[in-house]
Parts: sequence; structure tokens; C-alpha cells
Amino acid sequence: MPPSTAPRSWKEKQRQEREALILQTAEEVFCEKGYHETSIDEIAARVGIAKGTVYLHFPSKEDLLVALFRRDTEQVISEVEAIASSPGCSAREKLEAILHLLYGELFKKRTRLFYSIYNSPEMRILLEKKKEMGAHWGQLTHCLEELLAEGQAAGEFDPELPTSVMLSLFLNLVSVRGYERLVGQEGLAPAEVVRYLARIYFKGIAAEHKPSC
Amino acid sequence: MPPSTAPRSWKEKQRQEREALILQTAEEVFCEKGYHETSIDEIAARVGIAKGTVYLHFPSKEDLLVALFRRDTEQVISEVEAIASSPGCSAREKLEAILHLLYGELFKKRTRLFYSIYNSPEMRILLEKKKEMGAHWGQLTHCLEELLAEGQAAGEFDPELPTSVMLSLFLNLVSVRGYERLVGQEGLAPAEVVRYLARIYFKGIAAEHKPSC
Amino acid sequence: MPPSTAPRSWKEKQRQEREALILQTAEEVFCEKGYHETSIDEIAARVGIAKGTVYLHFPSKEDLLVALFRRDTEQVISEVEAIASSPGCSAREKLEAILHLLYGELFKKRTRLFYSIYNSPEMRILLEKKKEMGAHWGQLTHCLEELLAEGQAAGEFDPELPTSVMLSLFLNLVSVRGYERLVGQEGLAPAEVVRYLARIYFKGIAAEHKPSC
Amino acid sequence: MPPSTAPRSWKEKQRQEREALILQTAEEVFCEKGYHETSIDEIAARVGIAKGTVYLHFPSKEDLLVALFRRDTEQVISEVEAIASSPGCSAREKLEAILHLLYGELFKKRTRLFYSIYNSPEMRILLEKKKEMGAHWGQLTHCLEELLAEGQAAGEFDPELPTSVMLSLFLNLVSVRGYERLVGQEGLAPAEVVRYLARIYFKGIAAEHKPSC
DNA sequence: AATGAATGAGACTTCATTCAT
DNA sequence: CATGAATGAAGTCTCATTCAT
Repeated sequence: MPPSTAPRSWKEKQRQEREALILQTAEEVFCEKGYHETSIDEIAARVGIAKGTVYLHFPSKEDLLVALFRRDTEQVISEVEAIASSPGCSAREKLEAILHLLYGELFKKRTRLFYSIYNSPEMRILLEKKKEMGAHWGQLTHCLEELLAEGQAAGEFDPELPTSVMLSLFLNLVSVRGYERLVGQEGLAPAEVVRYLARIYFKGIAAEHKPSC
Repeated sequence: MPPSTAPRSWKEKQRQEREALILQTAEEVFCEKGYHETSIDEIAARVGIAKGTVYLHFPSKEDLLVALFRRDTEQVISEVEAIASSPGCSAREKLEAILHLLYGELFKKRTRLFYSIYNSPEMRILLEKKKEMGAHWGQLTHCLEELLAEGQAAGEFDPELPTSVMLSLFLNLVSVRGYERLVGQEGLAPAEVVRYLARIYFKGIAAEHKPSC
Repeated sequence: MPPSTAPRSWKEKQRQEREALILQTAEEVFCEKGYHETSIDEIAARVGIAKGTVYLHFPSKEDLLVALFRRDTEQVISEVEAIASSPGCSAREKLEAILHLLYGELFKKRTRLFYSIYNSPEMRILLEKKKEMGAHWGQLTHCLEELLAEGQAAGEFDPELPTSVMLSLFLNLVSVRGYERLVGQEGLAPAEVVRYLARIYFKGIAAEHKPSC
Repeated sequence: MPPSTAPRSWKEKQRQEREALILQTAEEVFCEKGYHETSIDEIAARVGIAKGTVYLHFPSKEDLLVALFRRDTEQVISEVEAIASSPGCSAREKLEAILHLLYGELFKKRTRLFYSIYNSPEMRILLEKKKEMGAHWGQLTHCLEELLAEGQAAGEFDPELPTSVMLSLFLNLVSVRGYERLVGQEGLAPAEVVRYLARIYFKGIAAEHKPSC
């Protein structure tokens, strides 16, 4: 007997797989062409299904975007929270791990659109209409902010800096443009880029004098 | 006889003023609603002219966006270059002045859309189609990169950091989201935000003072 | 062995019951929302079966409407003919009984859609496409026309009036709008309305009593 | 100088003519095929304009129907009220004139759709959604009801009959089906039909005994 | 027999762009 | 020059119908 949270049947499983495939494809096309320049027809064609089938899974194009954003946000949140709650690490180590996560392999697959949405006014307007950004996004920033405050309390980070400023800059360490420029054009390895960015950032926010000096 | 760059006549002057007004208005509406959600009709209506008149100045909606981007880029470039070529200042002072420029009063009026375009895939795709980003944008990044390299050469900045990484991060100091969060929601003064950001950034990229050890 | 017109088996009986239920439900929804605004999905959902099952009984949405019309027409015809062939009644008495029938309890359940179809161009066009109105409907009007002619021959009704005009007006005594206005809004009892309508109609078509002059 | 109610210019005149032409054409196609079976494309094609042009005049297909209904209702109301307020005529004479009006030349051109809408549940639902039926239609029925009451008060009509019943039946004297049957199939002249209908109706509602007998 | 996921034709509607006035 | 009515391509979404399970 399957557990209660598992798909009830093979049909249900197939359904979820197809839904995931639509999301995956939509993400690709949205990234390539942008939300407005993408037609449902094109997504359906790439998946290899009919237009109407997309609407069986998502009631509108907007809802497709919302679902995408939600999926990516939840993915990122769960991974970030896992890192944040790992014991025995300093705040800096955790934040650096998060940076690696966002900049690493995951980046190409999931976080791209996620960050595009974060920075594009067009998409933000759409998501705000659906009241989607608030809850999830707030959860993520809250988690990061706590890590930063924790670091300040522990004497790792400069306590005079407002955590909101530190947070804002931390979020801006990761950017699609930066990725394209440094990894795509300059040919740097993502891990290398992260190392440099972390070096600059954490040195920038470090507490002035360590007591032990 | 007027100089060659000046409007040849009163008519020409009026024409240029109207063009500037259209650009200004388009920028407002694009920022408010996003490029695709904005109709030429709405821009014309806000300016108080007919739709056809917009097309006397800009051959297409895309070209309107391009002109906007070009105007803003040129504006920023000229101001940035003015700062960059001011004598008797260190690289850090110059870069800090540029940061103030981008984050300051100007931000609300001009740089907003400029930065949105920079970060939104939808708009970048459009501009790349028109092959507009390259030249102007390259000029700006080149100018900044030189300042950073200059600083490294002068021993101000850590010479081990790739200038491209420093540049990328410098560009990400300014972000619409950050502005909205810090200035809009948290109520910080732009100048204050810049002071914090600069403090983190320049401390982060500062050269190690090995001599004093 | 069951007689030939009876269901051959329990399965067949069940099938006919389901078919009747679909018809009944379709009638309700068509009346509520109109034919075009009603989806097969909604009918199936209200019956509690799957969409495909509806198609096992009726090959298309149009055929569903046709079957509905046929069912109602046959019902009305059989009842009307029963009244028409009852012995020992005057034409007027028979027609009045028919009026009561159409306006009475039956009205809410069955005749509503029937009359809507009769008066709505949208539905008449559909039925004419399927060549359904002719036969059945002709049977009904023919029956009524004979009663009217019978009444004229018997000296009950004015022989100078064309029976076609009398028939047309008789048919228009019953109307959905009239029912809604008089019974629904004004709160008159259906029987009362029929009494008034019959009083006007039969007085209007009564033969002149020249002998008594 | 044109009067203030006249079109301000030639442009405006042309606009109104085209709008009338669209309405006229829409009415034809709606009558022929029914509202839902008619596409905006077809209306535009018949008028000889592009689809988009229809939308310059009417914001939606529904609004086109509403405008049509309003135009026809206003037309009928104004003519009916003109008759109702003509001096020196009995109520019966006035009502008979109204019947002639509705059944006459006007019928083919304007009143057809008007009456179809009145009797079709599909269209009534649409119009009720737009809250259009109430005001205008109420004005018309009120006017007729007053005439009937006036006739009762004057001793022309049977005072025992509820005016609402008389009104309802009066409205049902005119019907598209009846017109088609009697004028279209039987070949009776409209005026002749009206004469018969009026004869039946007014005899049916006549006061029992004229005092002068 | 029953289901309901999949299909795809077709409807409405928008809006960038053109052009006669 | 300026206008704004007209255009029609293109997009989103619905739903009657089919068919594999």
C-alpha cells in the first residue's frame, strides 16, 4: 500500500511527471525568449503536446509563471534552510555554502529564471498581481537575515552595518549578468567566481578587530 | 548662424523637446507597467499627442526602448567619464562618487529603467536584437574597469582579484530591488546606503597592508 | 420473456434510467444557463458521471438537445392527444384542459425548455439543422388545429376566423415570459392565470350568437 | 452652424453611419444564425471591414448585442409612446395602432431580434448580466399597462381582468413564430393578421355590457 | 461499459503599425 | 506635420469530441 503522500496511482504519477516536464520546458523558453515573447503554443510544441493540455495543468499563462516561481523558490528555500540549520558551522561558512549553492550547478537549471524574475519589473508586476512573491520570498530573506545577524552577534561580522544592507548586497552577489560575464565570457569556473565574491564580501563585512588579537 | 550641433530652427528645437518628452513619458510608463504591458496609445495619451505622432519620432516600439536605453546610457557614460577624468582623486574616490551618482537623485528619474533593462531578460533580448547593448555598454564597463585596474596598480585595491569580478560586483552594488528595499521600505537615505555599500565594497577589495605588519 | 418494447434486461433498464437522468439534468442546466453557455462537463458533473459517458448515450451536444426536444414533444403530444380524444367534451373544454396542462405543474419541469426552444432563434436553428422540428411539431399543431376546426364546425367558435390565426394565438397563450411575470412576480396561481387567459381567448374567438338576437 | 445635437464634423457623421451599418449587419446575422453561432469575423466580413474595426465601436460582442437591443427598444418605445399620447383616440384604437406598428413593416427590419431576445433564455441571461433589460423594457410595459388600465377605467375593457394578464397576452400577440407561420407560410398579409388578432383580443377583453344597450 | 486526459479547431480580443485626411 | 480610424497578425483560452486504459 503506498504511503498517503505518494501519488495514488500510476495515472497520478504520469500526471505529475508531465506537469514537471511542462514546467521545465516553460522555464527554458521563458529564459530564452522572455515571458511575453513566449507563446503557450511554443511551450506545448517543445513538450510535444497540444496547447489545450497545458491548460489542463495550469489555468493560465500567468499561473504557469507563478507555479514556476513557486517551484524554484521552494527548492531554493529548502536547500538554503538545510544549510542554515546545519550545526557546527559559523555564519560565514553557512553563507558561503549558500553562495556556492546558488552559483553552482543549480544555477543553470533552476535559479536563472528565479533571479530574472527577482530583477525584472515586468515579471514582478505579474507576480504581485497574483500575490505570490510575499510569503515565500519573505521566508528566504528572513532566513538569510538571521544568519547575518547571527554572525554579527558572534563577532564575525561588523555589528555597525545594518543587516538589511548586508542582506541586500548578499542577494546581489548572485546575478545572471554577472554569471554570464564571468563564467560565460571570461571563462572563470563558477566555484572560482564564488571564492572571489565571498572573499570580497566577507572581508567587506568582517568585524574590525578580532578580540583575540 | 547657430552652431552645427544646435537645432537649425525653432521648429527643430520644438521637435527635439517633444522627442525628449516622449522618451521621458515612455520611461515612466515602462517602469510602472513594464514594456509589454505598455501600449503606444497610453504613452501618446499621457504626452497629450496622437499615436501616429509617436511614430514620427520612433519607427517602432522597440526603437523607442532602444532610444531610451541609449539616452540613459549616454547620460550615465558622460557623467561617469567626467568623474573618471577628474584629476587629483584616487580610484576609490572616483568610484565612490560614481556610486553616489547612480544611487542618488538621478536614480529615481533615469537609472531605474536603465538598471531594469540591464537585469531583465525580456528587455535584454530586445536590445540584443537591435545590437544596441554592445557599443555603449562596453564603453561604460571599460571605463569602470580601467578605474579598478588603476586602483590596483596604485596599490589601493587587492591586485590578486580579477578586475572583471570587481567590476561585476561593483555593477551589482546598485540594484532596483535593493533601492526599493533599503530606501523605500527601510527608509534609509540613499546617501547613507551608498556609504554602507562603499564601506563594504572598498574594504572588501582593499589591498592587504603587508608593509605595516 | 419480456415484451419487445420493454428493456431486455436489467442492464438495459439501468441504461435507460441513466439516459433519462442525463436528459433531465441537461434540461435543468440548459434552462439555467442557456444551451451555448452549458458545457458537457457541467452536465456530466451534475449527473455524477464522466464526460465520456454522456457520449455513450448521445453522439453530440446537438443530439442531446434534439433528444430533449423530442422527449418533451412526445410527452406533450401524448397528453394532448389523450385530452383531444376524450369523448363527451366540447372543443372548448378540451382546449381549456390542454391549456391547464401546459401551464400547470408540468410547466416548471418540462415545458419550459420546450417553449424556449420554440421561441429562441438560436435553438430553432439547431433543431432545423437536424430536421427534427417538422414531424413532431406538425403532429401537435395539427391536433390543435383540428380541435379548433371542430369547434368552429360545432358552432362554438367564430367560423370566420382562420384556424391558423386561432392556432397561433392559442400557442402564444403559453409563454415563459408570461409565466415568469404573472406567476413568478405577480404571485398569481397558475390555475388562476389559465382561467383569465382562457376567458379572454374563448370569448375572443366565440361565435356570434345571432340566433338569440 | 450645425445644431448642438448634430455630429460635430464630417468625420463624426461617417463614424455614426458606420456604427449604424455594423448594428444593422449584426442584427441580420444574429437573426440568421443566432448570437453564439455568429462570429465577429463574419459580421466584419459582411460589412466589409476588418475585425478590429468592430471593436473600435463596440468593446465586446456582448456590448454589440446590448447596443442592438437598446437601439431597438428605444425605437419601439418612442413610437409606442407617440401613439399612446395621441389625443382623441380610445385605448383600443391606440393599442390596435401599436399592434399594427409592431407587426407591420417595422417587424422585418427591427423587431425580429428584439422579440427573439425577449423570448430566448440565452440572450436574456446575457442582457441581464449587463443590467440592460430593466429600465428600457419596464418603460415600455408600463406604457402599455397604463393604456390598458385607461381602457378599463373608460369602460372599454373588462375591469375584472388583471391588467397584468391583459398586458402579458397583448405582448404575446406578436411573435416571431406566429409571423413566420401566418405571413411566411400561410401567405396572409400582416395587416390582415393584425386585424384578426385584434378582433379576438379586444373582443376577449371587452367589457361585458355596454351601458348604452 | 466507463473514464477522463488529450486534442485542436475556433472564438474573442489586443495592439503595433499604416496611411488617408 | 499631426491625427486617429483602420487593419490584421497573433495570442490566450474554451470546450466538444475522441480514444487508450
